[in-house]
Amino acid sequence: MTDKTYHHGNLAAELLQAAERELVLNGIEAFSLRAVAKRAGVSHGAPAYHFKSARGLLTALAATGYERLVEAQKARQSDAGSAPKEQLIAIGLGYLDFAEANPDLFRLMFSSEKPDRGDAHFDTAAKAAFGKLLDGVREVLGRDPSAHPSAMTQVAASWAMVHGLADLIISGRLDGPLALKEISGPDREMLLSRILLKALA
Amino acid sequence: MTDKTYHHGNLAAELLQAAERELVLNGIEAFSLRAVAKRAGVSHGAPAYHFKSARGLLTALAATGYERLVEAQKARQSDAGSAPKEQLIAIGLGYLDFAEANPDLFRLMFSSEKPDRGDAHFDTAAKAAFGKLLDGVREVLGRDPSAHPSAMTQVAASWAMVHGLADLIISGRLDGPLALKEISGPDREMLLSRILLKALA
DNA sequence: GACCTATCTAGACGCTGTCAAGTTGCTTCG
DNA sequence: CGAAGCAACTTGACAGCGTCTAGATAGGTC
Repeated sequence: MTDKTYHHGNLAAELLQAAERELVLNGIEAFSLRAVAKRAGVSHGAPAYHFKSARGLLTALAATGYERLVEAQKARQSDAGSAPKEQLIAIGLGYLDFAEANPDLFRLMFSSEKPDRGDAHFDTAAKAAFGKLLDGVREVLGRDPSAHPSAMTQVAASWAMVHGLADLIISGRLDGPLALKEISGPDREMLLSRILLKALA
Repeated sequence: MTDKTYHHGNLAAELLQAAERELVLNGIEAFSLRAVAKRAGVSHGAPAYHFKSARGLLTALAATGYERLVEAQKARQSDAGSAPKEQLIAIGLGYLDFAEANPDLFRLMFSSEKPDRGDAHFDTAAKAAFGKLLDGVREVLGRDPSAHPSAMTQVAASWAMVHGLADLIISGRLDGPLALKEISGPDREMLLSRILLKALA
């Protein structure tokens, strides 16, 4: 790795890694492109060659975020039963897993204007993540939400519930009311599942 | 208004107003304290006297946001029927009203680390907004969520649903799936109410 | 009329992202 | 085998940012 040549080959990937580390350490609002460059051991101007701007770097980072979100969902699905409802809950729990494990990245993906949503890679990855939810609801309802407005309402409800839950959790706003920090394991999963299930009425 | 004297008396209030205008025009991520000062017609150092830092100004602004959020909820409540469920839905619709009318302020209040959540004014205002939701759920369930964990779960579910819906709407993420921009009036209210109601199952 | 204090100005500091120009080293071609 | 060309990076400059400090100004009070 990190060969010390002038052209070291995979700087783009290393910058993404450094950027995420910075995101975790300093949060999205104190994010600095120069700090990322320093962390990667290159000059402050280097990132611009691979990602045109700070916006470009963050867009690429967010795109990888969506891909990893889908992975988290898949992981939950393979641990869950095959019943459609169980699978949909698993998709939701994967969403929560990802948000809790990567709160700043999650914020970057969903609550920031910094990424360029028109970017092709970003769009593709984001659509794939949305597709996961779509699939889950389709299996539960037995029809394609894309073709049935009422089913699409169900998708919106599911998304809103899981997304709102994720957002409230990572901002710590449920710590008081739910004391979510103090329960873990099956109890916690059960509680979250029960809340998610409400959206499927 | 804007008397041209050296001490013009209510600069703090004017700065808050200017800050909100800047927030609306440039978004939260491009927010600049110096631009606020310029807009208010004072030097770039003036805001520091009234609000110690940019963080202080944004904290104060967010606090007023919570107060206005409660106002939006009250407005919906007085237009709604007196049945507990109708009242709770009204609280939710008020939440959505506020978010849609003030998307950047909403983001500042809920999805930003810039405001100091330890600030007394901020905390009081935020707690009051949360209290609105608490009241609504108590009336529906007939018992105090603060004393009953299962009722508090209901509060969390309601909050997650309305908050997630708000966040997805203002980020435009439901435009595709729900085509929310193309429906309005009673149709729209009905759709949103139906989704909110799911959280109360 | 002199002082006092609240309020605001003005300048400096180190940081930021972006841009233009220069440098480096690999590759390919004559 | 050497020169040309190009991709990958460095360097320095620029304007704008938030914050700090010192100074100016005005209103009110003795």
